[in-house]
Amino acid sequence: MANQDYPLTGLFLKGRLRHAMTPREADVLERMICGSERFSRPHVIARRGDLIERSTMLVEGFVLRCINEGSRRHIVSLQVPGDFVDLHGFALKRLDHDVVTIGPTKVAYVEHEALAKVVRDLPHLTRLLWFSTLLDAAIHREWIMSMERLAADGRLAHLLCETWRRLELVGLGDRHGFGLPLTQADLADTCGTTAVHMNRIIRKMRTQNIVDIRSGRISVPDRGVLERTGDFDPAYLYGPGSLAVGREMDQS
Amino acid sequence: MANQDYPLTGLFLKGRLRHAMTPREADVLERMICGSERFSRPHVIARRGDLIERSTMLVEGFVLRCINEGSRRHIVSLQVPGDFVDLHGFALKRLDHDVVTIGPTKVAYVEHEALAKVVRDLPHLTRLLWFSTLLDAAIHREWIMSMERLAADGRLAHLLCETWRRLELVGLGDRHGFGLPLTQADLADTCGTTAVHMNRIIRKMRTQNIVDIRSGRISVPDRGVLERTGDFDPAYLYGPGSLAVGREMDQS
DNA sequence: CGATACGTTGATCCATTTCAAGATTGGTGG
DNA sequence: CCACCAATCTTGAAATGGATCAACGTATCG
Repeated sequence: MANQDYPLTGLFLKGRLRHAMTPREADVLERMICGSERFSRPHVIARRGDLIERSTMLVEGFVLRCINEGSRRHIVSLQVPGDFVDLHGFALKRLDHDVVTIGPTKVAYVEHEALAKVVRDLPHLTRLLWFSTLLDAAIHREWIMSMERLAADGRLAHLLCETWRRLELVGLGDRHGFGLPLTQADLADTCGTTAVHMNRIIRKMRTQNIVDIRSGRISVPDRGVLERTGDFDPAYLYGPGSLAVGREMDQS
Repeated sequence: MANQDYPLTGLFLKGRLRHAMTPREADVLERMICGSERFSRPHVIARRGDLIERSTMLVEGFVLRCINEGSRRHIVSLQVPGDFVDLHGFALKRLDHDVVTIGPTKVAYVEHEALAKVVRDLPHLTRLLWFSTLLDAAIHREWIMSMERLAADGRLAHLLCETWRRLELVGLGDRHGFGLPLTQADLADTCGTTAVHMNRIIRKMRTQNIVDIRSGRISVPDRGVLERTGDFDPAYLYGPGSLAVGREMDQS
């Protein structure tokens, strides 16, 4: 999985522009890590409004970005291993949302001071870091699209297709599905529906043989069917062969 | 409005981190412009999948970012003057959406080559540019939230509150409303509903004295009522007094 | 004057919310 | 090991929001 030489940052941009990263840049990135931590229970990495001074690389497991409004929680992003989950906090300084681990996770930290040095001295690596934050923005846009045009079953299918593909891009693929430690209520908060309705949708899709979701495991009998249900086109993930291009970024 | 010294880029980051920009950086930015153009009809600035080599600063008017799916169009972003509307194209190289002007507009162009020089030589300005792309991402997240939790009338109210506030941040405010050259169908594509339903919502809100929308003009009798309808909290816009902080970015 | 885009309206159907309650599961301490 | 608790999942019925189809009014512009 993660390269032996880069046990903590080896998945960063894997499947995207990692090939454009020089060994020296990869070394710099790995050495920037100032510590790592494991969590088995949900843990709040950063809270909305906090002034943050380090960013977090997700090494294993999943992280949610969410905004709590009174009694309701809204999930605006799901991060997978290799994601620099709050790198945007480096430029924003305060986050507009919470960052929370879910399921067993491992994270690594980078001081903003170290990132400032990169921006000062390593323009090409800076552009790669910038790219990774824009990838998140592209995913945000696709979620907006998904909400605008799809009903609840399509949104769920789209979310699952996206997550599966993102896991594959960093080498965590699985032929028949993947693990995802989200409850039905979590999925509802991600798809903008209620837990009750999500439950019915999940059951309907189970009987229709589109996808089977139970105890943190997503099983997909026929990927094409799931992708059609979610009207899924992975171009926006900037993986190989899509919008992310071969060599434009290689020299800087 | 736009500073005399910076007729094309004077609104960039105004109300946000423009105070953190040195006069020299402002000069560099203004001189990076390699041309400007006016449009009175809708004009496609960039198309999804195009390999782009320059980015566009919006000087006057409005720009939509949208994705067309078969016969349906989905608007994922609305840009106001001062926005560097496709700066993310500098790092992404290809866009996942179209960029289209709406109403009478004026835009200015910057070659990516010039941006690459900035990344190489001007780390502080680089961070400001990066920040501006992350501001867009924060707005994306708020749109996701809006779709997840609000019905059509709330979404419309939220969109109008946001746009109004963004215009004010760059000094284009107006006490009783603002101009916005979007048709009811455009608003529907932005709020993820149909033109028919948007029409009914608009009428309902008109009779309820929440907002009056006609011929490209948004009139708001009581701003508090509109903001409550859209459950609007402007913190995510990183304007003065919200998440965007005083001095953190001033030195770099 | 006719073309074309935009706004308005009604009727019907389906998706989704809401409220309320019960079943299942996993984990904890006695 | 069992009893219990809390979280999660499941189900039903009633009310609502929004989509859809179809039609008509109304600018505006060459």
